[in-house]
Amino acid sequence: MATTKRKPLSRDRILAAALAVADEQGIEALSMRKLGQTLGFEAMSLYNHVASKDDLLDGILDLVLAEMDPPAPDGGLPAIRRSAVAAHEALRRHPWAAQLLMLPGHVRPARLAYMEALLACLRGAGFSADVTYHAYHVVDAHIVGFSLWQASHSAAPANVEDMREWFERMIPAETFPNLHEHGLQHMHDGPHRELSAFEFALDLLLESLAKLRAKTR
Amino acid sequence: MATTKRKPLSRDRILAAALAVADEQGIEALSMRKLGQTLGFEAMSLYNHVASKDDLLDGILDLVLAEMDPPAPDGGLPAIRRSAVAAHEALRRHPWAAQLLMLPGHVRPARLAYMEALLACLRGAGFSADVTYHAYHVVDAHIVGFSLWQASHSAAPANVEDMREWFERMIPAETFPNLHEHGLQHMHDGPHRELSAFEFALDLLLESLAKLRAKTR
DNA sequence: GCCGTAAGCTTACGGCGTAAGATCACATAC
DNA sequence: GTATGTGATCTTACGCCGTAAGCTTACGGC
Repeated sequence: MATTKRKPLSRDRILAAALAVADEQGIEALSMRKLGQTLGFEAMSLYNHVASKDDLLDGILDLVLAEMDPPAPDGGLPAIRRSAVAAHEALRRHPWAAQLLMLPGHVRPARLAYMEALLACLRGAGFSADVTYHAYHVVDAHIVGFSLWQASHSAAPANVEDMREWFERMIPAETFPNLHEHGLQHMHDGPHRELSAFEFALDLLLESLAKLRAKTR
Repeated sequence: MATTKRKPLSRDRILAAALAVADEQGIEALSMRKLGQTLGFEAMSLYNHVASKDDLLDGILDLVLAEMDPPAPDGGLPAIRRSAVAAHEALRRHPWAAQLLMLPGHVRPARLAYMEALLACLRGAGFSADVTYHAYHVVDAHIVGFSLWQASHSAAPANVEDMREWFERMIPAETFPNLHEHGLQHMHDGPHRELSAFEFALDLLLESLAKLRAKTR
């Protein structure tokens, strides 16, 4: 008989496959049984390399966190802006990751390191301990919160024509004039405006923060 | 035999019970079987009053949406601020609701009405169609996104002493000086500062938006 | 050859949402 | 009274899920 030797399992292979499934089919479609199947093994065999499903989720979350660059401590607000945009883009590439990040009990070392770097950068930028406390919430909430919000709004259009039909039926111009217009704006120039919404709001926040810092100096 | 007549089921009774379970034990603890049990009926009996679990989730989401007041069209930025704070407080009272709101396929009429009112209010406040497009994203993303972010951070401290122990072990002052300090700030004056974080960031955004409007006039 | 160990597989348990059909309570018609 | 119809409720079952427990297999060192 043909010795069709499968490449053996390993934590890295499992995590890579899990990340692919999550990216392509969504995090809710990621089950141990299905993951085993895509790898050509039984579900229970995965447990030789992964402690539990939570451990697996931690693993793929770490892969996403590795795509983010914490701000340099002495980079000031520009460094914060750069790193916020990078973090947001990582969370856009893997829309399920923000959800995972907000699950309790999944605080990863890389996440802690990011928080620490952001705080250090704020202090280095000249904010007092007191203002840093608030400014940190502002920036972190914007990065993660906006990504969470956005993930829900990019919910699988499936079919452009279906979406259009749904839109005209659910949001007629007569009853929702402004919302109808807003929807048209979204369709007319595609996702490139949506893309910059994160940075648009981020700049509003950073601008106000910079002003706040100037005042307390 | 004692005729211990149960009060019969009804959609309202089911929704009220479901909302209570979600508030007290979290949305993930809400199952049809458990819900039936708390009401004294079999799980399948609920389906006489509720089309599906999704329908039930829509129902309790509607209850939360009913706690929000859309901004008056002619109220300007102050009305937007008031309504944003009210919406955020509703989402804080029911932390699972923001998650539900972001699930695809759960767009509720009340949600559409809120979006429409927010857009109308922005136009009424003097923003151009173009700026309104972005400003809307800014405000809506802050309301929902911040609530989502916050819901994850208030994750069941369970035991204050355990939390403290976890904190000191995971975030020692030596390796995470700034994050350690930040954690202490959280503990020292409790949740009342956290409470205003939403409004702090909201005011930064609205301030910048007002400036933006002034410029384009 | 023997044996320990790790990797993989099988079976099973208790949970989930819910389809299908049986049963029961009760209002109305005769 | 009895018969009939109609809804509410319950029972059973199916196919998912995560994973505990135990079994089989492959292989390296003696």
